[in-house]
Formats: sequence, C-alpha cells, structure tokens
Amino acid sequence: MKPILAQLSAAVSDAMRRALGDAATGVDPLIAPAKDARFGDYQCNAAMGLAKQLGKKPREVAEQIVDTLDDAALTMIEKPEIAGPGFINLRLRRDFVETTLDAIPPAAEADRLGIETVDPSQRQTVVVDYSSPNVAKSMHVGHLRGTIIGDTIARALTFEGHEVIRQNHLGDWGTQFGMVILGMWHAAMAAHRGEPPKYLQRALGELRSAVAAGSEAKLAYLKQVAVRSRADYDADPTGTQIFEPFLHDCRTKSLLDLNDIEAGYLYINALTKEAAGTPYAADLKDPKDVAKMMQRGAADDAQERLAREIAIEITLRECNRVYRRLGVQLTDQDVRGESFYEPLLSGVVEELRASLHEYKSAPDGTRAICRVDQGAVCVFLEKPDGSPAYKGPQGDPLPMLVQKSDGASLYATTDMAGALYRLAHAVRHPIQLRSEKLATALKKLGGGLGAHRVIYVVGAPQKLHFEMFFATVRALGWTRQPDGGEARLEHVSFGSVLGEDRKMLRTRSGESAKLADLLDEAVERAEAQVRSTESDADKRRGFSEEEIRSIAQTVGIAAVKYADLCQNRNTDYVFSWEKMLALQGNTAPYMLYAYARIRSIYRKGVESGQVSGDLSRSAIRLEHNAERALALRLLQLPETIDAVGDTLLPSVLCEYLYDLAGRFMSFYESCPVLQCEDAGLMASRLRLCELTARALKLGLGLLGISPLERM
RNA sequence: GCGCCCGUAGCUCAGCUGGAUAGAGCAACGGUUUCCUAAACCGUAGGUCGUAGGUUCGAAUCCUAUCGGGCGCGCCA
Repeated sequence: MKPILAQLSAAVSDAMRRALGDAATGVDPLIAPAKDARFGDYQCNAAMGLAKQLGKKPREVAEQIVDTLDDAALTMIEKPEIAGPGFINLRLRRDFVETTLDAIPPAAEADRLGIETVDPSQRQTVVVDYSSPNVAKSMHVGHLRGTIIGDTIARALTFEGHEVIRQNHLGDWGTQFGMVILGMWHAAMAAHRGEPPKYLQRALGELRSAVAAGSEAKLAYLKQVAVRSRADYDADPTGTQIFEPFLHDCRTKSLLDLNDIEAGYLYINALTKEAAGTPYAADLKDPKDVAKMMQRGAADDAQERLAREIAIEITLRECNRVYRRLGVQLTDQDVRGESFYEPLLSGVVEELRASLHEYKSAPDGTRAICRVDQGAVCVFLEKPDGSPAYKGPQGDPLPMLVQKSDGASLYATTDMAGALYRLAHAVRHPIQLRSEKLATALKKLGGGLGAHRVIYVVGAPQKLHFEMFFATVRALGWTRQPDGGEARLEHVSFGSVLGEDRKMLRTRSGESAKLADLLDEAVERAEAQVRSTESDADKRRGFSEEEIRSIAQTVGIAAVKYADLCQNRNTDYVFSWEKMLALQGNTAPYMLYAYARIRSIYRKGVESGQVSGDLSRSAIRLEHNAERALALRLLQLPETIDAVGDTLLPSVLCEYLYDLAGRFMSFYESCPVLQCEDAGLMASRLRLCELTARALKLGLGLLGISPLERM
C-alpha cells in the first residue's frame, strides 16, 4: 500500500509539467484531502497560483491540467471536476479503491498492511532523545509527555524504515548528584549508629519541622547534625570503614530504595540551603565538593563513583517498571546519561576555545565566538549583522556558558558533547576537531553514532537553550555532512500537564504527582468503570475477575497515554480523568471499543461458520457510502504515518485513528455484516472489518497501545 | 525590558506549508435497541476565530500593532 497523496501528487505534477511546461515544473501540486466529501476525496489547489504567475485565468489553467492527466492517472481517479475559483476536485475511482485494498497482503507477524518502508537511499540514522529522568527522583507527571511522545516518534520513524537510536539522557551528573551521594553517606552513618531503616525520610521530616518551628529550633537542629556529622566523618575519614561497606551492602541487600535516595537528595538540598551562612555550614560537607571530586576523576573518589552507580541502578529499576507499564520501549541499553559524556567534557571546552577563537557562521548566518567572560567560558551568538542573537534582562548579550568560573562544566557542555557523539561517525561522518584531547576521547567512545537527524524531546521551557545550543553546533560545522547536506537538529518541545484547576498537576497532598501513582489511579478508575457495566444486567458481558483486571489495566494506561498523545504537544493540556476515560470522543476507550466490536463480529462469524479461511479471496465491494468512506480512510494510513515522521506530532495519528474509528462506527450502524443477505457483500464487509482492525492495531501500536479482543 | 508559546462554540480542544459553507467531544435539546458489544449511532442548536490595521483573487492560517494568559532570559538542569 503506497501513500495515495504521493501518487496523486506525482500524477498531477506530471500533468502540470506537460500542460504548462517549465513554468509548472517542480511546482508543488498542492494536493490535500478534500474538506468536504462533496468536493471529492482530494483537491488540487495549484491552479490559482499558477494562473496568476502565467497571467491566465485560473479555471483555464485547471482545465489544461485536467485535460493533460494521463491514462495512468485516470485509473486512479475519475475525470476531475473544476469548481469555484479553480479548485480541481479529485475523486478516487471506486475500482481503484477496491483493488488497492484487495491487494493488501494478509496479516502477518509485525503486520504493516503492505505499507512499504522508505527507499534505502532515503534511510536515515535518527537519534531520538527522550524521557530523561533524573537519578534519585521518581518519575512524575512531568516526565509522562516526553516519554510517550518520544516513544511514539521513535516507533513511527522505525516503522518508516529508518534506523532509530533511542537515547535516554539520564540526569546523573552535576551538583545535584553530589547531594544524592551525601544523602547516601548520611544513610550509611545512620545505619552504622543502629538507626532503623528509612532514616533519610525521618531526617527530612525533622529538618522541615525544625525549620517550620522558627530560627532557634532550626539552628539547634543544624548544630546537632553538624556535630554528629563531624564525629561521623572523623570516625571514618577515608570512607573505607563505614561508607564503602554500606555501599556494597546496598547492592546485595537492597538497603535503599528510590524513595530513600530521593529523600536523601531533598534532605541534603534543604540542609545545605538552611546551613548556608550559619557557623555549621563548615562541618557539613558541601555537595559541590562531592560533585567536583567526581569530575576530577581521581582514584580516591572511588566511593563517590560507586555511590553514583548504585543510585543509578536503583533509579533505573524504578524507571524500567514505569516504562514497561506504559509500553515504552526504552531499556538500559538506551541509557546514555550525562555521565556518559564525562570523558568528552574538557575536550569540548578546549575545542570550543580553539575552534571558535574566531567567528564562525552557521548556515543561517548566525555566527558564534567563544571567549572567557567573568571567568566563565562562553559562546556568544550574533546575528549576521553583528548584533547579539540573544539578550539578557538588561539588554546585554546573553551567551551560552560551557564552563563555570570555578571550572565545572554545565549542561550545555554535556549537550555539546552529546551532539558531537550523536552526529559524528568514524566512517560516515568524520568531524575534524582541533582538540586532540577531544578527538581521542571520542574515538574511545567508538567514534559516534553518525545521525542524520537528532530529535530532542524536551519540554518547552528549554526552548531558548536548544536554540543557542543548536546554533553553536551548526556554527562549528558539526552538522555538515560529507555529501554537503546538513544533519537536522530538532527540539520537539511540549507543554506542561495541568490539573483541572489549570495549575501544574499535583496530588492531593500537594506534591508533584508521581507517575506510578497516576497510573495506579487510572487503572483503578478503569476497573470501577468495567465493574459498573458488569453489574448492569443489560450490559454485562460476563467477564471473569481476571479479565476485568486485565481490561482495566489496558484501558487505564491507554487512556492516560492517549489523552496526552492526542493533544497537540505544543500547548499545555488539562488533565481530566473524566474526559480520558470517556467512551465517546477522541479517547483510548473509544478506539479500543471500536476494535473490540470488530473482533466480536469475527468471533460471532466464526461460531456460526460464516467466517472461513478463504475470505481474502473474495473481492471488496464498496456499495454503501459508509463502506466507501471507511475504505478511503484506510488508504490514508501510509500518508498519515509519514506525516507523523515529518511533523513529529503524534496527535496527527490520533486524529486519524479517531476518524477511522468513527467511520467504522457509522459503517457498523448502517451496514450489517453477518446479517447481510448477499454472500459476496458479506465477505467484502468482513474484509473491511478485518482491514480496519488491522489499521487500528497498527496505529495504536505506534502509540504503544495494544488493543483488546473484548471489553 | 527583550524573546518564545498561546488566545477558535458555555467548557476542553482540532484546524494554522493561505483555499470553497471554521470542525470534534462534553454540556443542552430531540431521535434510534425483535438486528453483529447502546460504554454506541443519528440529528438540532450554539462562532464578528482576542482586537485593529495590512498583504492577497481568497486570511482562523502570513505581516504589523495592540490587549489578555503562560513560559524563558550567565555560572541549576
């Protein structure tokens, strides 16, 4: 099955060239699906523009195009009509629709309804960077969108035939990480003192109440912690007596879980903040020191490194649980956390200083220069006319910082390193580097991924950062391909999830809602819904307990995912249980219901012997309007998937599926299948049902949703 | 102050490479069940597309201004 839109475009384009000569060569035929069925199935809007250019009447141009359509085109479409100011209305021939559907091969493993993959010459290596949870923080609703949008994009591009490399940019670096490790140190010392488990949660609670009780209580608390910390530190100054054994035990005995290390992070964060400026700050280790220690890469920082590894393991275990529930395809193999790029960081700074010592320009004319400002290594970006491309609040040029004045690297540094790693390739895309150090480090990492396209699925607030970061990468020339093309860097930004009060979604307790809890609630609500229909004698399907739970799982998770994916990702969206679990409207339950209805027809047909194996040999006959409308939509699946790969908007696919399901529902109401008197027509309708089910399954599959046989 | 995103039916949102009479769902009103899952379907009503200019044969869509909301703007990520 080939995209109809592309076939029509090719046919009309061809006619335009023959009818109008050079003037129309290479001009977009502007084929679009017709908005109103009365105008046919597709329309060509090119005649008006061309007429103006040629100084002719639009309808005349349209006529010329129509008259020049060749026989091949006329096997697809009826003789087109010209309407209005010069629209060419294209109506697919019934036999063309029928034979195209007839030609779809039978369902196979990894069914793709005969949709072809891209031509090998068009195949790209695409990096999709998404999800990016942080170590020591359980995933919250803020991670939901990026995770499922990225996963859908990755699936769609894979389906198209591209080589997709998923990258989970785990937040496992920086000062915050020092806090996590310090938290673990406190836990180790507490365990050594014989404190019961969950020490960090209690400590966090104590600190918070002390702060709430006023400055006197706070200082008393800080003093106590400082004195104890000093003693703890003196008892084990090298960390080898208490801390290190504790870390090893973490692995073997699961002493800490994600909640513990998250509490540790929060505790140290608050502790550092509250202690700042008090006499006790000195006795509390500074998280920044720990972070810096790791960055030095010295051998005696082994404990910090071990602690980091353990924290990462604990975090990923939890993330993987969520991914599996969500049907997200990320695994540990895809994790390339910030720390992965550590070996490249100093080389990146060196490279920037060497390579951007003088101005360099990106293809769009933006120019970049790297210099030290206020002790920090900065990349300044300027428009072609020399004015700053970005400004700060005082109107002063806003640079992108790649190294802090204290020598530490920043997230822009990591991103630069990541871009290099993703774009470069030892063979396909060698990048000339001035920094020998960087070249060597890159080689050690395998030389890079050689991506033609790098997609960053990250929230909208980081838009500015990505603009600056992309501009810098382009100015360096890292995107320039050996064949002269440019690799694409794309920021797929998305808005926030809001509660029904239009504020950031929070749980009843006021915390940012944990993703796992959200999914639990979704399943609970879905289950309540199923039970409620099951308790109604007229509607009952007679599900077993196990079936009810399984249906609730699928419906609940699918509802959450679909509600998010069907929304245009650019805007914030209001989270509503009621809406997402509704059986009407653009929701997962509606789509799943449509699928279940089709499967039900099949089961009934098999029971009664009306459905037998040789169905695929009977021809499709489109007699009823509802049949035709459904069939036409089925043909549009390939172009819809291409549109998703193009726009990176999963909502485009949802829109399609909703419309397809809606057309099936109409067909279902007006075209009896198993009751159909005409055996040939019944077979045709069964095939339409079958194709619709397969299209729904395929489309939902790209969203990471598997359909239900019954619901 | 500057930049980005958004403003479409009472509510939640589609539509925005300019194209014909601006679409869904919810809410409101009316209809459909001896018939394959009524958790459904069909219909009615509801709009100066924030406002004002401009470009164009044609603007919700592009440009300018303006109002309203959100976000961002050097050593966090």
